[in-house]
Amino acid sequence: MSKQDSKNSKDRKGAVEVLTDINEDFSAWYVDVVRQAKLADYTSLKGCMVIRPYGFALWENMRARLDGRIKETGHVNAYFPLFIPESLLQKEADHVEGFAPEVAWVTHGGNKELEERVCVRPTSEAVIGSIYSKWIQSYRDLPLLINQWANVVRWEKVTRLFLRTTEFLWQEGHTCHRTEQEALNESLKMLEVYERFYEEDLAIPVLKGLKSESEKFAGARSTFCVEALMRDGKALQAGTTHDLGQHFAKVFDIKFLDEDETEKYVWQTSWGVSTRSVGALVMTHGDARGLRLPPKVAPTQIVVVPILFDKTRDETLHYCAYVLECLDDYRVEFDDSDKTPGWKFAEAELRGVPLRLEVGPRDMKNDQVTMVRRDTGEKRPVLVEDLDRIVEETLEDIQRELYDQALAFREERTRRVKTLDELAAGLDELRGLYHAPWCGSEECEAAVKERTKATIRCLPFDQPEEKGACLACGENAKWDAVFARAY
RNA sequence: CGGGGCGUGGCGCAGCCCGGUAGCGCGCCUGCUUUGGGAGCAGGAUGCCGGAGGUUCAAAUCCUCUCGCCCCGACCA
Repeated sequence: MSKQDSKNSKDRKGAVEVLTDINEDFSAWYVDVVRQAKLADYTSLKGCMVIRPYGFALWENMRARLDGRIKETGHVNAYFPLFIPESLLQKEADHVEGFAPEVAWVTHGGNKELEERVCVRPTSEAVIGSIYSKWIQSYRDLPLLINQWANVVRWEKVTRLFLRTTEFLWQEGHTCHRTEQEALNESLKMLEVYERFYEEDLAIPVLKGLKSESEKFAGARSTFCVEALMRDGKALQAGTTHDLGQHFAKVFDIKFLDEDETEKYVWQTSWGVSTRSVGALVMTHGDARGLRLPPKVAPTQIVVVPILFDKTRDETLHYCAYVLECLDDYRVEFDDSDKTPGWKFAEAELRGVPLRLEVGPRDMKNDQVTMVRRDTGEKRPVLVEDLDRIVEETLEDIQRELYDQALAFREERTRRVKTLDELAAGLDELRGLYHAPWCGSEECEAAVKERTKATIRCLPFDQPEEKGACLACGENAKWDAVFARAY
């Protein structure tokens, strides 16, 4: 069914802009939600979107949470330049090769052609590595734990709002360590930070694991990831951490004099989470009515809608002012625009505001407000004297409920298969995460992709004792791998 | 980058086949009446028909090129 058909088939009366039915066309629904909820908009340049105030407020809340977690684990923020001279980028062959197809190049400064092309960073390993070599001399300079919040550019062929844009915002951590073990620990520690960020702040359950060789970061020794399952059954790489080994250290000459008076290369890590996480939020919690935002990051946690009648208008507004005073601790929006209540309800639901308080004459008479949850739709009266307590409890409950729903959905969509046939049949029937034994060879990985379009999303940290026979070749499996179609 | 679909007031669409004064619904503005799930009536404004070329007396409509969006395949946060 086309986007137009599914939109026209909706018969909500007086609808202004109707969301595409989430079950008919998930992609169209996603674009509708992002645009109608005013998270982002297109610009005239392909792949370059505007993050609108509401979307940016959401990102700011997410960023604040993640930033706090990064700082709690001992990292500090800094800012490195957007531009990288070509010669610097060229130093690391695998790295360049990995990013070459998507690098944007600056060839002119004003009217004058540059002697050396300048790259717009697709990621900052190269610039940062070259600087670190100047900063590090002694083991006493280690570990070096720096994070930056920045924009990066990857010239993608296929772009999608938040999920894959030409320019995107992210944080990238770049650390140097004295030992191999310490660097490995760091990359695992940051993976856990990401896991907690997703699960506790965004209410998105994630699966932690190792990337296969073919999926790992260009230039890394190992890439670890957190993967999330979207409501259409496709997986989304939500964050990655890389154990870089000494690869970049050797290329950029990042050496230190150790306690034993010998010169050694540092062991590095890097890790990032991007604005793609906003897309994950939309596609994990959204429903037929629009967004559902977790209270911890929702720009507006509570919307208060006055129900105004001519005779009681002033009293109601006065009563609302009193109600608002009780909500000082929350991000509250008071919608006293002259839209009708029904309009405001629908709008708040579209924008995913976790709690709505309706305040009208009936409530006023009973010293109460009418509280409506976005996640469950539950509507109930709450006495104003209990409001602060009930709101706090309910917001916590919504945060938990969203997580529980997402987790239940993922569990429903997680299956175990033994053979390629079973995987193909399973994916045809229901998209989701499929555990299967894998021998570890790239040939088998490619064969699976060829046949099913599914890729190895990760090799989960929890591995079974008995792994069985590889789904593709039948040899002894090295891994229990998770396959899925992915964004 | 290949295959398919789509670009027409802010939004959703009709008109295109078969060239001849650009339409509908919603939104927007003004006024009045309204307001507990997307209000009613009356009046009003808003279009380089995605962009550039071409064919023609005449192009939203035909032809060529281009840009963008969506979907399906090859590459990636």
